[in-house]
Amino acid sequence: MAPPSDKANQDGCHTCTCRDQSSWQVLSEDDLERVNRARRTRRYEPGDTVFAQGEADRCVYCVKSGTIAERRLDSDGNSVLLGLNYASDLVGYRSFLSGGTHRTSAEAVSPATVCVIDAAAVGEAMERNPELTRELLRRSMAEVEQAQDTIFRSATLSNRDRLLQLLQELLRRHGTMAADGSCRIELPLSRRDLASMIGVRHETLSRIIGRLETEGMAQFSGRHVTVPNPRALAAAASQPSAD
Amino acid sequence: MAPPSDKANQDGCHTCTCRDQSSWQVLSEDDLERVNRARRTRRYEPGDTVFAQGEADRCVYCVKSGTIAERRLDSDGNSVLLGLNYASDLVGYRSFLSGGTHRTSAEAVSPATVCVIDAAAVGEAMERNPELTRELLRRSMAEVEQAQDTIFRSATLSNRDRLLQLLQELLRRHGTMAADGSCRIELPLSRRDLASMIGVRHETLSRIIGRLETEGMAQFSGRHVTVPNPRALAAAASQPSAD
DNA sequence: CGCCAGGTTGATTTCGCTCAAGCAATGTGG
DNA sequence: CCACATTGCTTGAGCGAAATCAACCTGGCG
Repeated sequence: MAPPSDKANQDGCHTCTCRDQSSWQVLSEDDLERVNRARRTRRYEPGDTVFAQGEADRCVYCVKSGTIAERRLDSDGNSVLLGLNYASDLVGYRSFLSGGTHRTSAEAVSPATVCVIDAAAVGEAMERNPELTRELLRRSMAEVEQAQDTIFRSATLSNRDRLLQLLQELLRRHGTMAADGSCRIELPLSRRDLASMIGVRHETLSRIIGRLETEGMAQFSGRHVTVPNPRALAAAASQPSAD
Repeated sequence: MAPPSDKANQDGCHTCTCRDQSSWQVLSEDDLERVNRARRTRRYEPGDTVFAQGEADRCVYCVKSGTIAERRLDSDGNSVLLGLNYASDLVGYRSFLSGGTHRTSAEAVSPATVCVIDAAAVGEAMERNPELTRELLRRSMAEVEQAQDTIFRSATLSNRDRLLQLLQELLRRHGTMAADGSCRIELPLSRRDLASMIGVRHETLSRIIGRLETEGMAQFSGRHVTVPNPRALAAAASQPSAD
């Protein structure tokens, strides 16, 4: 399983493991090669910063593997984790296109490989191939929808239900199904970050977790979580703003 | 002041009052004319629906004047006002580009004129002029940033401070400065919608308003608000997530 | 071994939600 | 034109939930 991935690491975009899901799939071989040459692959360990809020770099970050968190800070020391990015996601492209500084910081929350791409090359690829711009637009709109979902949920759901929603999402991305139908996750996040994602203090999160455990919804042990009945969790968590 | 505007109303995009701010400014005369022909101008009264959540129309809506609110509903009857759109803003373009249904509904909250543009024509304009796609991308990214701001504030600020932030924003868009330095607004929104924007029950909003009145921060009378000292409000509201 | 960061737990207070009543403005039918 | 319902808003009382402050674990790590 490892060998082909390692080879892909060497060969760049053309043989990238996430070529078919990445934004670059819309490019011609020729344009892909130009992007490929403007690219360098970097390895990040958990906690490493990919870029920092307030910085103004001229790069776009394409996640090849691992999990990258986007965080916003303020001058009072508040920190909110706005979302997670996975393989084939593009990070930090906003500041490049708007010309400003990064309004969030990005950091690895698992071992990750990320391709750092020179923004100028991406700009040229967009000029050369308008479909790439459309692709970025699609991604950006998807981000709007996701953010609006979050806003809607934070206005309508209880803290407990928001945690269930978040758990379900983490389950989807990080969970592994066991033979007996239960599900296990290794959370990529600290309690504090989890708490910030649902907008509560970390003490409150502890108590909500305690409640879920006595309810039998999930068992927490450090960052390891087991959900005995994922269906029940999904049912309890689902208010997807239908109608 | 009125005559030129009325004339503009007749003449379409070329002489539109918001031509220089709209997304169409990037188009050539020729392309602008194509969009213009695919356009019809509609008048909305407060409460009128521009498009409804769940609908799948093939149109893009360009606000010429007035205020258009974007709302999300769920099956439990919850309603959240996600944001307001003003002259030169584009609404409803997400579903056209993603091909799906509207995930929000849009309604006028003031008398408004909106141009309803055939999506196919916009699609063609994008093919013909890639700069238009970039422009939509810029707008979409701005929406992401705004949504992330909202998420961050709802996770870090008190309900009172979120109301102050909202008031300040409404002041900016709808306020008129008086000679003595005070500021008056005619709110375009009901209490319920205001409450949903900051994520509290409407009863709670009433009480927060009461507190602000006793503090002398603002005086509320129905939808009419006067802020004696806008500077003080701005100072109290400002935690713009710097650094 | 002691320190420290991250996490849990407890006690207390504050705050927001719920349910319920009251009120003003608006609209409707007799 | 008035009785009456309706809608949107305010106010109150009680309760439950979350924030706050603080103590105390626990597992690394120097």
